[in-house]
Amino acid sequence: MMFTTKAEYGVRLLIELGRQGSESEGSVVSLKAIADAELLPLAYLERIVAKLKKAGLVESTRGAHGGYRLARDASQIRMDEVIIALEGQLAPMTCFVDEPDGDAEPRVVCHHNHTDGHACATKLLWTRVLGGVQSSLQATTLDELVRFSQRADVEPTSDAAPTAA
Amino acid sequence: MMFTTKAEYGVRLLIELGRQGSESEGSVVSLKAIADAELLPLAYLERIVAKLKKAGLVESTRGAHGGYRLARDASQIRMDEVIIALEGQLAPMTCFVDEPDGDAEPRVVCHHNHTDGHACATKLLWTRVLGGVQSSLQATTLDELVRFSQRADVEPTSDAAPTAA
DNA sequence: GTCTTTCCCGACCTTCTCGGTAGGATTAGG
DNA sequence: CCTAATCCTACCGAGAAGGTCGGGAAAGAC
Repeated sequence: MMFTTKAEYGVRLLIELGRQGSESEGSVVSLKAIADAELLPLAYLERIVAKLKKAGLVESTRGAHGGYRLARDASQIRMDEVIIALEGQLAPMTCFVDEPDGDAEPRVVCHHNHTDGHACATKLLWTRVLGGVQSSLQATTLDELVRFSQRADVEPTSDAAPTAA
Repeated sequence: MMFTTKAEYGVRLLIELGRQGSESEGSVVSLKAIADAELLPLAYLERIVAKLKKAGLVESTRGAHGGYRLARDASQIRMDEVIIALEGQLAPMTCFVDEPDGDAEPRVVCHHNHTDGHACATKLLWTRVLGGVQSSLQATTLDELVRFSQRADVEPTSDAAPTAA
């Protein structure tokens, strides 16, 4: 398996926030409400949302009637940023270190060009896998997921199942 | 991180075998030789190669001067098959179960359509990620990696780096 | 017919992360 | 001041990752 429940819960949390809209609308959602809606442990969600806040993806209001809201519009939140915030560096293998200098190139660095001359050929493979993951994450925005959840929510049988779409 | 060292070591092992050719050439390589060449623990490699054998990717000859060889030509070995043999089911999240009926479609099944109506919207995200990983693995064959390793091995400085070739 | 080299196989062991809990401190509304 | 919420740090059990150990069993070498 590739991702932990931090990613799963964190994304579900963001989707719940996305249903309420972003900063412009002012309404905040308490973690308790999200924990109840998604059947997730509150104390664990606290640690997850802290990562999202540190990454600047959500904002918080403390005190009574406080809660969280999206820091930007859901259409401006791409999933690669979310997953990195939740899981840390995105790398298919331990020896891969992604240095965040440029933004377009992956810039993977493998450091066990072991003893004799030849570098590890697995580098080619992991680079491709990383590319596949990154592109699929970058291509997905939060509001896509929000809309997907609302479609599945409101009318589960209305339109034809878009499996091949 | 996404894959374990089983995948890393197993792929390196296959590359070593790929350097010697497949069944047609008859030459086998002992695990000891591979362990020495790649600086990997022999006892651990034994358990890894057992998975590859069970998956029908390598063949073995026992006894003195025995060893392993590829069961098919390296160009016929795709990395998705290799990784599944080494790591087990390929799934980005615990709740994803890939049932091996058809071969073309991913066929992911998420089973926590929790309590009230709406299904988890993360399904859309994980499906895309899985697709990205699968396509990048399917697009890579073992002999690509073998040739990549030989290029890096024999002449690290001779000809201009054929990155775009 | 041993001997030795290899593959084969299961039990064990250590370390680390995952997933989660406990218990508080801080801030704000009523 | 009391309550509802965010914040913060420490702790903890289970399970997997990564690897070791020891003993087979086959098949060629001598």
